[in-house]
Amino acid sequence: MLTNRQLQVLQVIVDDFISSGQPVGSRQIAKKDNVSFSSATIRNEMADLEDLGFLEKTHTSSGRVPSEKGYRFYVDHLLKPQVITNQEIASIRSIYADQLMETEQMIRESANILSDLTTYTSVILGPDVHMHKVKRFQIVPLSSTQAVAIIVTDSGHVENRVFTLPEDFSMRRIEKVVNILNERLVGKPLVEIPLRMDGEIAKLIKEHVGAYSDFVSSLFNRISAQEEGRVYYGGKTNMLNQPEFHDINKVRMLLDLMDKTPQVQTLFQAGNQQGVQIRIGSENNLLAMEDCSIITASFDAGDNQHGSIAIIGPKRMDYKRVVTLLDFMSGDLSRLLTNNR
Amino acid sequence: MLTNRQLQVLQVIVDDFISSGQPVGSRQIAKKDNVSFSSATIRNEMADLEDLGFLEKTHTSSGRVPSEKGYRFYVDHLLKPQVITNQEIASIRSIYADQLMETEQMIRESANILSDLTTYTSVILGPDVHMHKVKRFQIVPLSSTQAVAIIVTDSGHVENRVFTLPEDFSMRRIEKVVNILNERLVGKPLVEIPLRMDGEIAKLIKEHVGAYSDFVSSLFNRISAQEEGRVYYGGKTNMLNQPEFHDINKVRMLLDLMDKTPQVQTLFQAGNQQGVQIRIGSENNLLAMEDCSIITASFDAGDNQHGSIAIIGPKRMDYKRVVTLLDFMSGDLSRLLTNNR
DNA sequence: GTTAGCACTCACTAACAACGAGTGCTAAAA
DNA sequence: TTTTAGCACTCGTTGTTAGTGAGTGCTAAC
Repeated sequence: MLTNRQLQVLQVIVDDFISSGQPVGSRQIAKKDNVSFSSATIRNEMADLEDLGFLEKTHTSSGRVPSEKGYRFYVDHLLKPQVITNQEIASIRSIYADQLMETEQMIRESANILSDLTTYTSVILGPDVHMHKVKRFQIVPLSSTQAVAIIVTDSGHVENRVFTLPEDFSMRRIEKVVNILNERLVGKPLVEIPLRMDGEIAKLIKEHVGAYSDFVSSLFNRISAQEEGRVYYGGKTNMLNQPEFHDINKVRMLLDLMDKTPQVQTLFQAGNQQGVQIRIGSENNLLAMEDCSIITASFDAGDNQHGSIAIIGPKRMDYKRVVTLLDFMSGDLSRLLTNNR
Repeated sequence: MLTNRQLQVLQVIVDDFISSGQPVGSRQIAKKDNVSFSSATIRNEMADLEDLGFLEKTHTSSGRVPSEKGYRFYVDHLLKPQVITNQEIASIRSIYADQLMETEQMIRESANILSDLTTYTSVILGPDVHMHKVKRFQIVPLSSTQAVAIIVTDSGHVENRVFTLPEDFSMRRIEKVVNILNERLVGKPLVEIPLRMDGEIAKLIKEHVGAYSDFVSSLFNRISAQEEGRVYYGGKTNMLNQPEFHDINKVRMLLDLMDKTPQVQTLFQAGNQQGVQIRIGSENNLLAMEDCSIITASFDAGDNQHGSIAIIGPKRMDYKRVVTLLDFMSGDLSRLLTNNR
């Protein structure tokens, strides 16, 4: 167990390093008002903290830098949430001023505000479309060979795919299929569609319009498979301000990562849990994120659906501030999205 | 007018600089097989070319670098198109192998291939949706207060917006509006919708369902205004490989630019014209593009619609190669998209 | 008109010293 | 026993200097 003094020293070092980005030395700490021991004492404590794995040195005679374990301890035990300022509240709430704004646009705007407020990169994972329920299904023929299939969900989300019609598909048959599908699928969540298509509905379609069930079901698989939760970014290039990202290769990996939706989604795994989650450096199990931390919070979008909101920043990001902001904002978003329904 | 020898010297310098990225000196040129004069002669020619504004020096005793004017002259008069290799043709054509691929996915894939082939960043501007014609219009109610409006175009593109219903809008009235709109709008290009909405249709709706025309027309404005041609990128981070982009600020400006669709579209202004267009550095009139060149070509997507395909690279990009590839690829795309209709 | 020769420029590199922020350790003070 | 002052040592950073080499412009000879 750490002594009180060790806790204090660790806290001061992490805080100091977060705000300065420079390794912090014993003299610097000793000069602080709330520290009453000499630099030599602190040097001893620092050596102990280093032995315990909480601190690191960049070279033999430099100041200390928190290790990942150090950050982890800091966020788990030493993090005192910051108070949010009125000004910050104002700029967050300004998003919701325009009542007519669509949900999607509002989420986009939230991402921007969040990245402006933090100077880091923000990510918002829209509510998982899989749980949305089918409101209407429709096929619109474009020509004698092509048509577009459309699914409208209860959330107002519209999915569509262009497909090539089988040669002998007549208008009447299309209508019949559409009717069957609407009868059977309206009210069901998107995720269940492929399942249902393979069972009862395949039979029904076979009975009424012939053996085209294969074709229809493959169409549906394509529709529901592709649609993952949408990802929105704010301040994608903010990380270029951080001195730790002057390395072009790191920047490149990170930027490339952001265009790969599935990989980004794995970063949110633990985001399902309640409250704010913090993942530090290698805890993300992703090479590109080795020097980054991600802080996530989930919000409620009604109907048992939830999205996630996150900040990606350097490991030495301002955890206090970001945690507070995310907590506040996810609460606001939840309230807004559940009331709207 | 430039002498033959000056032309040759300029050509060699530009070619050399493009491939090496280093300022090129008189001795280097003299050593080339196809150059038969001494370095001193070349020095004199270079001094003249510099006076004429085609070359620049980075400092008093360094080799020469092409100026923007030099590049311009090079692409206008000295550019001999390269032959395209079978291997390149093969990788381009591999995109079209999968007949079932949707147009959008194919365009996305084209952008990727193009950036891989060139190691620069590729941009594809999808066909302008404004010219697509309305195929079907529809309103799907979601709840007592909200509904989603859907427009399907003849190309299979689907536009949709969620909107809040006026309080006294009944299902019957909605159907009536939908009918009127379908009667009057099917077959008309999207771009004409706002115009028509203000004229005849406003009257019709007023006659049949009361004074809701304002509401409907504002809805339509929102639909057709927002939808610009879609922009697809390939190799967004490729530019980080170029030594001229080790400057974080340039990278940042460029990456930020890429997320601003309207600004990117201005880069394609001249792309309407036939054939391949080259814009060098400040010719783009855009700070972020000061050190970049963009080469564009347009392709035909049938029905008098066209898209653009472009490569963004450093000013010293391999113009020969890129011009050839773009020319070839735009032709291929045109053939493919016009046949498909 | 062309070219050899030469003095000059200037970025780049290596070597070196001086500096300073930091450490670990020891011994004295509390 | 704990804390602290003192000191030797480490190592990154900065500045200086000199040497190198790729390049130029100019002049005079070919």
